[in-house]
Amino acid sequence: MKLTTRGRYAVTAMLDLAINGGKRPVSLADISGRQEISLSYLEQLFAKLRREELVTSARGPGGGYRLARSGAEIFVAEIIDAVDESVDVTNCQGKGNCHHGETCLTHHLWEDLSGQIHDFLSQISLGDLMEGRGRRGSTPQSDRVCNTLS
Amino acid sequence: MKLTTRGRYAVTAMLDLAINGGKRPVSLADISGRQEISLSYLEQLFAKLRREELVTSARGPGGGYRLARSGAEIFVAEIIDAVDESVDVTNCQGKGNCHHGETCLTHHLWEDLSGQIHDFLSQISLGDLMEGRGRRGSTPQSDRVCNTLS
DNA sequence: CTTATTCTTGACTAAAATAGTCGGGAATAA
DNA sequence: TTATTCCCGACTATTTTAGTCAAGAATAAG
Repeated sequence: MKLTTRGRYAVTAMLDLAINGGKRPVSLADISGRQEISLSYLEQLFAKLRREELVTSARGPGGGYRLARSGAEIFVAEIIDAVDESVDVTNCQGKGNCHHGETCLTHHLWEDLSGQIHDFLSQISLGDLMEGRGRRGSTPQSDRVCNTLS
Repeated sequence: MKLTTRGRYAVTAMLDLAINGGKRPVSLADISGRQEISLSYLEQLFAKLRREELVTSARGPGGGYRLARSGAEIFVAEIIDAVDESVDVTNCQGKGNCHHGETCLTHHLWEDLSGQIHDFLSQISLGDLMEGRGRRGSTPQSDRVCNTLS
């Protein structure tokens, strides 16, 4: 799991789509204007988002993109995964062939942490963000049951 | 909040320090050897970690670095913040002067999400990672009370 | 005191990733 | 028929990351 400006752009664009997308599809030109992201760059991002079936497209006048599912069913982790191809974080390529030293131990710990962040972002949907459930101070899915994440 | 390879290196190095640092300080040369991170790059990272008072240093033979506090009191978010200077994610520089369009709305939503990730990482300590509490499937601080983050 | 070790600092460089550009093309609604 | 919009690939500039180099200061050990 990585968290770069590219992922931020993708989440921002998808949020824009969730907010502004009603009956009619939303053109990239519109998103580009509102979010100040270059049109061609958006095209690259949406090519990936479409490949991962997070959006559907319609060509021609009045065309544009739509969310492939409802905002409640699209999770932040999916968006980031779609545009940020993941990296191999181990320096033994997961072969477990670093016999000496603690190399693999810490790498393993990092991988676990990384997985945990991923799981966390897998629970926050575009719908959650729009409804304020993505706000700091509340946890996704449940505000009352789990208040250990202040 | 950003999550880059630089942050991963820093967390990995700090984990190495937590694991291998007993009575004696640990030299960067040792960490470099075990984690396969270039010595000079580690020097840059540790300069920042020292500035943020996450580690203390000792020069001369037998010298090296120590955690400034116990592993239980050093949190992943602190480490990442120390080495990854944060970026301004708004395109209105937080001035709130983008009157037209939804620009600030989505940016605000992103900021909230970013803050939430930060809060999340502020609860995972080096100690947690070492004790397996950083493993996927468990949540920091509390494994039983809050099981909504599966 | 001398020396080897280790941190400290700053400037520099190479490589990779990111962000953006450009041009042509295909589908399609008006 | 035409303007709009997605689609695609190649290309480029910029920024960030990762690593190098060199000089210097502190200090433990001999």
